[in-house]
Amino acid sequence: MPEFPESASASAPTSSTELIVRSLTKAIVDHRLQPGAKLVEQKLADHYGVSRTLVRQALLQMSQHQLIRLEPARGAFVAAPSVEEAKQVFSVRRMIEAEMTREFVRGVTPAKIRVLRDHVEQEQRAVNNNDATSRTELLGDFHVRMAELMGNEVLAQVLGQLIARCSLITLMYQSDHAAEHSHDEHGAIVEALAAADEPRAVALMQAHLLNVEAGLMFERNAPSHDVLVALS
Amino acid sequence: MPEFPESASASAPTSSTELIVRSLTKAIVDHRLQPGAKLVEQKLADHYGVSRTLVRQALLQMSQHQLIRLEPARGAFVAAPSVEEAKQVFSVRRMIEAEMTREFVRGVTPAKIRVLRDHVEQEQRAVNNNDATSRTELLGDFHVRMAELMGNEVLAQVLGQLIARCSLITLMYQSDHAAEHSHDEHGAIVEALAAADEPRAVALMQAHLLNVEAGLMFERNAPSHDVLVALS
DNA sequence: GAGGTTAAAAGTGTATACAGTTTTTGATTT
DNA sequence: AAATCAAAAACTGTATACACTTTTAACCTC
Repeated sequence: MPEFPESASASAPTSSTELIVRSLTKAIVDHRLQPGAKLVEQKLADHYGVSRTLVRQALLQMSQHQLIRLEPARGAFVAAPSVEEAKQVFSVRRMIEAEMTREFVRGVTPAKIRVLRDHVEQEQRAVNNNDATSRTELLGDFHVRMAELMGNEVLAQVLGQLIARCSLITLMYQSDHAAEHSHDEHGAIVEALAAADEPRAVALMQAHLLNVEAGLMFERNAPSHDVLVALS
Repeated sequence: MPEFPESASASAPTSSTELIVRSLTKAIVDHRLQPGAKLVEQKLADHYGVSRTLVRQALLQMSQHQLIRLEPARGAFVAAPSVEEAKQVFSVRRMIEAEMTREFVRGVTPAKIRVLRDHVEQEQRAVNNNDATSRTELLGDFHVRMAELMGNEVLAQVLGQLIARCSLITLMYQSDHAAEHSHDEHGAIVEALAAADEPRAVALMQAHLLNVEAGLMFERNAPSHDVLVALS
């Protein structure tokens, strides 16, 4: 029997394909599946107790999110973003999030600040517990949360996709130390937002994203173990 | 026999599914397929001379691009973006393109300006010929072209997706007059870029996007004719 | 033993089959 | 004639079948 260990921060996990996408995405972001690992359709199908049809749908979707690479007639592989690609993703994030921060300040309310403070507290717990998995997830979600609070679903969606790519990049390249640093910076950003200090908030956000990017050690570590173990 | 009337500004149209996606996307963006029209899998399969499998793959992809809506057990329908969604898409575009313009100025070269001037000239021709289809396509491509010239593929890809959604919105809501206006503004932006006048370029770009959004007449016109005729 | 050749095995790509759902149609009732 | 209901048709969702490609393994040659 398949298990679906999703925490599902977002909407209803309705369709079967959707569940597979989430399960695999989580496995990749938690780096239980190493970049470069091959995903064999039949094995996944057996594991989830469905036919290859649904697995293929899931893989197709994930390839569009750039979480896996689909090589014609050769199969699906967990994506291994290049350093160049990583830099481009961060560059786009900086563009979006600088402006996003500006607009956030314009529409800031105490309720929104409360949500962000809560979130940063959650991060704190994950950092204390040394829980790398939910830490990475929460660090990414902070930015999506901001987008959601602005009431712009399209923004949240676009940013969410970029951040999923970043998760993969981060987990490939980021040190533990850098993660803690990220959390501190989130706190500082929230305080600037609370003070409605636009220039400061924007500057902190830009610095934060540059720091995250700079904190990545651009070298790879290779091992690639059995796919089925990683999903169990 | 299927026809594939793509101009394919982008990369190689390799796979069969890809061809279907492009053909359908073009049909939607050219509004030969009205928003809300139902897309029946078997009919499309017959038209393209393939099985439903490939059509389903294509539809799945397009639903991720928000060009069609997939209703469970009911089928695929050409998307009909709401006014609210349209505004959000434009809001995100403004965020991205304001910063993009700033960075473009920083890395501007005569060669890049030449490419943009050429592009604007092409637009001119489409406007003169009253060719609504390629006009809309070119007006969108201007922005993607800028992203490409910056050498950031991720940016070009993200923006390209947003603009595809805008095309649908534009074609639903935009008047002919507004399109001409757009073209003029592109010209002005290029000149500001050529002069490396950052504040002016950014201001023009922001004004341009606001104008496009403001120029949309937010009311619908309904007719929905036969799907197969639209693709032939 | 290294390199190359070929047959088997494993895997992907596409078509087809079939079950379940929605839509349409036509008869029946009021 | 409008509303209601049932059966038929049309359509989607998932599984399976099969052709073709890639990978693996065994065998032969030098």
